[in-house]
Amino acid sequence: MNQLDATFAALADPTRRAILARLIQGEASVMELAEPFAMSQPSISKHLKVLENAGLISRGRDAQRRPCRLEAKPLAEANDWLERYRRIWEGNFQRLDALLGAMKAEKAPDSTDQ
Amino acid sequence: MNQLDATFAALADPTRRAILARLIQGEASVMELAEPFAMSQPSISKHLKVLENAGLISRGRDAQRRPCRLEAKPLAEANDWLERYRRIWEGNFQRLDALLGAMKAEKAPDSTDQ
DNA sequence: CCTGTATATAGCCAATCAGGTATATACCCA
DNA sequence: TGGGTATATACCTGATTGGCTATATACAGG
Repeated sequence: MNQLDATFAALADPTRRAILARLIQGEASVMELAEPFAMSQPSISKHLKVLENAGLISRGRDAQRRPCRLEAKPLAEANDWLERYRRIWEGNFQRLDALLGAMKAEKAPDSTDQ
Repeated sequence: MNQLDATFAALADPTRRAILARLIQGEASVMELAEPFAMSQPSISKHLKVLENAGLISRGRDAQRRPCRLEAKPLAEANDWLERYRRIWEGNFQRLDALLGAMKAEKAPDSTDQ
């Protein structure tokens, strides 16, 4: 599994996204992260492991706590990937991309349905 | 499964990301999309269904072909979510963000770039 | 109508996932 | 040393995933 796979897979779960959102505010222990969720502590630990394996968090040591901290760099890579589509979702999709890439314009310039 | 879940889950697979990348160049049939992959046609159809359910592609009808076209709007939503983390991965992380909470990013006044 | 082509569906399988409970480990403090 | 707290690990389960093959459907053209 490459980095992008791991990043997007980690982000596909709302609990994990909420954990990351919480970590914007700074480090937090597992207990603190678990508190908002109706979910067992081991399940949260599992989510944290997914995030850690994806490189989205790192963990420290503070007595028996293992505080989690956000590592946002992989998100930058995901963002870069998405940026390729920006001109399309912003509606500025001109055939520029097609012209610059491998041009296969077999379709009429006006696509009918949708 | 909400929209963001579906979007990120769809993006977590490299075959599906490659399909989306191909569709930047314009519509393509299932056969055309399948061609670069060492994978059966039904498997590609399954991937397309995932993308369609996530709202990332839509399909037309052209005789027996079901051409796929990119629908990038859900990617904008994913991008918005990621943008909340930009200042962190860019190293400008100041506590200010935490205090302001996770606000929906209002576009900066310059908004020039594109 | 028959055939070929494009695509979808059904059913199978192994792997992974997301949750749970029970238990182990690690560390602090009295 | 022993108890309490924080976290991780092991194991179970049902659902989902991603691939396959075989088959069904939809359509075009002779």
